[in-house]
Amino acid sequence: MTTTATAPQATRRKAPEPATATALKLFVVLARAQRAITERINASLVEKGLTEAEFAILEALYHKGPLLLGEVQRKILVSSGGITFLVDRLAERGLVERQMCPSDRRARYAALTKKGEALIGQIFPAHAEAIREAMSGLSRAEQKQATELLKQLGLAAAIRKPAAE
Amino acid sequence: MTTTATAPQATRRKAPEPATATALKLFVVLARAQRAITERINASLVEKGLTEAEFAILEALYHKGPLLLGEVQRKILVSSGGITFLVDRLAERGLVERQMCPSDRRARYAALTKKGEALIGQIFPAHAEAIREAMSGLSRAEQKQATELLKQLGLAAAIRKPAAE
DNA sequence: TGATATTATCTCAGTAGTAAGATGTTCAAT
DNA sequence: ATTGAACATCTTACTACTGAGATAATATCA
Repeated sequence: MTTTATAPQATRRKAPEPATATALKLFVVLARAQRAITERINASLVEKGLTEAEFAILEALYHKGPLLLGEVQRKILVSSGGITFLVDRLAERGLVERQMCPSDRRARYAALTKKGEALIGQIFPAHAEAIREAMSGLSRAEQKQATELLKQLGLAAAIRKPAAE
Repeated sequence: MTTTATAPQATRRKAPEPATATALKLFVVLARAQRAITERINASLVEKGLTEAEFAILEALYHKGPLLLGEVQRKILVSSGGITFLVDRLAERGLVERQMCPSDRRARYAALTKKGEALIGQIFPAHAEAIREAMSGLSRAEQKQATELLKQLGLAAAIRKPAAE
């Protein structure tokens, strides 16, 4: 923590160091951009009667085939209670079913039913198109640039920060 | 784990167009980066007993002075019921108080109490520092570049999409 | 072989909000 | 003044989860 002892100005709140100001600005625009994007995307999901997490499960199973609940959980980043709850809800609607795992009796697969497969197969293209549209504020080259930067940012941030108490 | 390492199903989904694939990738890394960042930041807020929204209110009042509830609401992007609830909760803890608006009897100001001012004044610097650290996966120049791209992306996405369909 | 730790899922109480509509206030045009 | 639209906030019912702990199965190792 580099608290460089600059003379405290009693005027307005102490202005942060430039490096911190840059980071704060990025923090704000990152949050706003993500919110603006997901608000658009989720609006189209709500019309289909799916939450973001439900859609994410269907999509994961659609593209990867049956997955263990734990695998889905890690992929869509919900709690263990959450994945049970979500799969229950999708199962009640007949979109997903649990299957035994032959090699581990604790574990269960989640798999799309015919009905679930039909549903996600129908709405995924529109979802992808909505994302393409939502991102159209940037050219493709800019999108790739942003992707690289965000990948780097996200990976670094995901690493447990140095054990500085 | 060995689920027949061979082709799971021949149902390889139709690959999306390149432009859509680019947008999808950006969508994923944007969500992941934002999540990794806010998870770090929020962890430090939880230690202080504040949610993200509560902190955002305190910060807004700290930097702008008393604000009408509606102004705070629009600034931190919660529902009208949400802002009432949040200000109630902060008021119960003695961090914020409501004040009459002399020119409009419908409206109320939210203002920091001494206690609230002391709290936010104490934790804001650490918060800013946590953000600086969370962003340190990018150089300052890269952060500025990312900020520009995200600003452009966010602004475009926030505009109501053309009323086509 | 057990003893112990780990893992996978499930249960259930709790939480941080949202959505829709109610209430009281202001404003503009009669 | 009077009506009605627009507003600012509040109330209530609900929701989509989270977190902690329970249960059962598997892995590790003395």
